[in-house]
This record gives sequence, C-alpha cells and structure tokens, in this order.
Amino acid sequence: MGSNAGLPATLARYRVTGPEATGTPDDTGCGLLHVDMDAFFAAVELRTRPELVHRPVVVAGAGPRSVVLSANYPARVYGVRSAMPVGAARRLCPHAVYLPPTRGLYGEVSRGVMAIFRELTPLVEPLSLDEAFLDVSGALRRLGTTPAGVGAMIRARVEAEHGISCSVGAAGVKFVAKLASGMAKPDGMVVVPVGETVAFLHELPVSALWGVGKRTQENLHRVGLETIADVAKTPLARLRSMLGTALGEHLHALANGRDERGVVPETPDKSIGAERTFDVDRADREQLARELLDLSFRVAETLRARGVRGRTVSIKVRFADFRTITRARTLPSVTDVARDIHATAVALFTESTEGEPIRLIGVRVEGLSGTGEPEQLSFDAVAASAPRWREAEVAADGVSSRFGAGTIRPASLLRRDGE
DNA sequence: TCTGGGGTCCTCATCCTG
DNA sequence: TCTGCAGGATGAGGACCC
Repeated sequence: MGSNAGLPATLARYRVTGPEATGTPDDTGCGLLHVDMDAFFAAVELRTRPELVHRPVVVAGAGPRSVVLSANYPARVYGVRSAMPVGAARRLCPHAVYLPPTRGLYGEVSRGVMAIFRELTPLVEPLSLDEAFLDVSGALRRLGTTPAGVGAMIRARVEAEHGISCSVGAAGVKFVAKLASGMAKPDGMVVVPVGETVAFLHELPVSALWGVGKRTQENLHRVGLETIADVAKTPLARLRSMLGTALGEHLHALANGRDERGVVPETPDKSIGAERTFDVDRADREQLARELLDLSFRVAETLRARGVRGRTVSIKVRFADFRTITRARTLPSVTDVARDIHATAVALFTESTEGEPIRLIGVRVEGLSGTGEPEQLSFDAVAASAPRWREAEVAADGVSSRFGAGTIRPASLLRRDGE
C-alpha cells in the first residue's frame, strides 16, 4: 500500500496532469497498468463517516498487540503507517480517530472494483484486496483509447461507483508500473514511457526494487550500492555471490528494466493457513490445544470452500521472546478434514515445545491439489474413518453458510463461561 | 515502536534411494 | 556387501510482500 509513495521532483515529468490522457507522457506500449486504492480500508470507512474526511483516521484492531491496518493521508502526516503497532501510532497521533475494521466490507468493495477492471480487460491479476495488475494492450482498440486513457476511465469509475480514489501506474513492465502507481499517490497517475524505463529507474534507491527489504538493503548498502543504477552496473556474478542465485539474477534484471513476467489472471493457492497472536502470552497446554483445534477448523473450512486438499500440515509457534519456529509433517494422503489437521498439529506442537509461554500459534496446510484429483489409498485406521468426519464437517459448512462462519464448532471450543 | 495475519519464494541441511 | 555419488523429497528458517 504505497510504500513508494511520492514522486521525486526530478521525476515529475512522468505525472499525468490536466484532463487525464491529454497532457500525458508518451504511453505507447505502456499496456501494463498497476492500480492501487488509496488508504483503502480507511477510505472505505470514510464513505459512511464523511465528517471525518479531513481528520486523521486510523483503522486498527482493538487488542494490545494490534497493528495499524490503514491510515488516511491526514494521519500519515504525523508519521502513522500501516503495520505500525497501534501503541506507536497513538503516541505519534493521539488525536486521530481509531476505527475497528469492518469484517467483510473491504472484500465486498474489492470485488466491485475488480469487476470494473474485468469489464475493461480479462487480464486482471489481483495482488491483494486493494491492488491489481491489468494488461490492457489487447483491449485498446475495442475501448478506443490509450493505456493512460484506460487508467483515467478506471479512476473515474472507481470514484463514481465506490466513492474511493485510486492511483494508476502505466509502463511497459509490471515492476515499473507498480513503482509508478506508488509514486502517483494519492489520487494520481504516472506513466513511464517505454524508452525511458531505465532512466526512470536509475535515479531511485535500491529499496525501490521489488524484493529488496530491510535485510537486503543493508547488504547492498554495506558494499556501497545505494541506487538502482549502482545495482545495474554491478556484474551479475558479484550479485549472485552476494545475494544468492535467484535474488541476484532477479535484482540485476529489474535494475536493467527487464521484467518478463506477464499478467496472470489466476494462480492456484500454494497453501492455506490461519494464525493467532494472543493478547497475553499463554502456557496452558490444554488451552493451546483448543486454539489449534479452532485454527484447524478455520483452515479446513477454507480448504473445502476453495475445493482443495493439502498433504503437508505445518505449525508456527512464536515464543514470548519473539523466537519463531515452524514444524511440518507430510501425511500419507491429502486432507481437508479439521480432525486430521488438528491431530497432526497437536503432535507437532507437543514434540517441539516444552511448556514455554507462547505469543502466537498458527496452522497451515501446504501441497494443495484439487478435490477432483485421485487420493492415495491408505489402510490407516484414521484415514479409513476420515470420510465420516468429513461428512460431518461438510454438514457444518452448510450451517455456517446460512448462519455465519464458525456457527458450528466442537464442544471443546466452548468456554466455561458459556460463550 | 515492540512488532498482525495471510501468503510466496528461496536457501540450506538432511534423509532416502538407486 | 560396502562405498561414493547424484538427485529428489522433505523439513526448517529467513526474507519479503500487501
């Protein structure tokens, strides 16, 4: 969400000004668009709270360990950023309005926005609820406009139909389009002409490269590489030995304006998981086993809803000192049954912890395949009983779809206070 | 500052098998 | 039967993204 926000003064010539798509840099061949909603969760909340529009507004959970999910631009002036602990945000901006997230609402708005994109081109690759890549090259003739013209259409329709603003980047490659939309924020459009891709990139710091986070940035700075131009000039062999083969090659290509990746409308899930951070660290094994059961049910529900099963169950445990471990086990056959996932998760948890206080616990299922694919037969007693458990859980899915997710859960998940 | 939750991808180590 | 090797599968952890 806009980590590259703000267009450096030297790059101002790439901004689309005036009536959009008229005073535009040359957008020939810039058929790859990246569209990013501005301060998405906060903007969605402000639709029903217009009186707060000019005040700092932060969307965040209520727990003591919550982080900021979204902050509008008046809040960002005070240094509030997404993913920042709420305590830190409150210190920076105590007078902001702190709103809890509205479950389900952002997904609904996101589906509406993505539907607009798909009316313009079938080549839409959502990256998250609030952003997507679009390849509009093949749709220009039908739409009778240019890439910047499509960007202008999108911005106008999203605003008119959903009451939120978005920013658009247009370029010849995905990575540059994404950088451009970050620089267009808020509520703008940036076009990087194909012939100027390298010049555009080379002024930017290494942190602008996709795949360079805090650690890699430190590694690059340590050897004197500060800008993308520095990375581009570095021999590939040196980058490989410094950063590993994959990352070295990846950054070298990006720094030289090469990004072969196309827009991929549908990528199958690789894993599905759920995790929970406790407000207070927990050491009670029975309580933790119940938490694993709840997480296993959530994961299994999602697997069945998406029509997939997985073969490897993994757990994640974060201890009070923030040390984090993962443990995984591959099952003899694929599953989407909470009971099997839970049994494996509890076994992994018991083998890898010794009663220490736990801050976070998570369950994930990997190695996914469609439910239509053949299942390996097993003589294992648990596997033999699985169909009956599965039927019970599928029946519970039916109730959940009518009365809300999590309506049916094992009795052991009910608290003594009668929740 | 004191660090969520849902993911992907990569690297390295280890084990197993032919 | 033993040894060495290569390659695949698996597991753990780190970095990164939104």
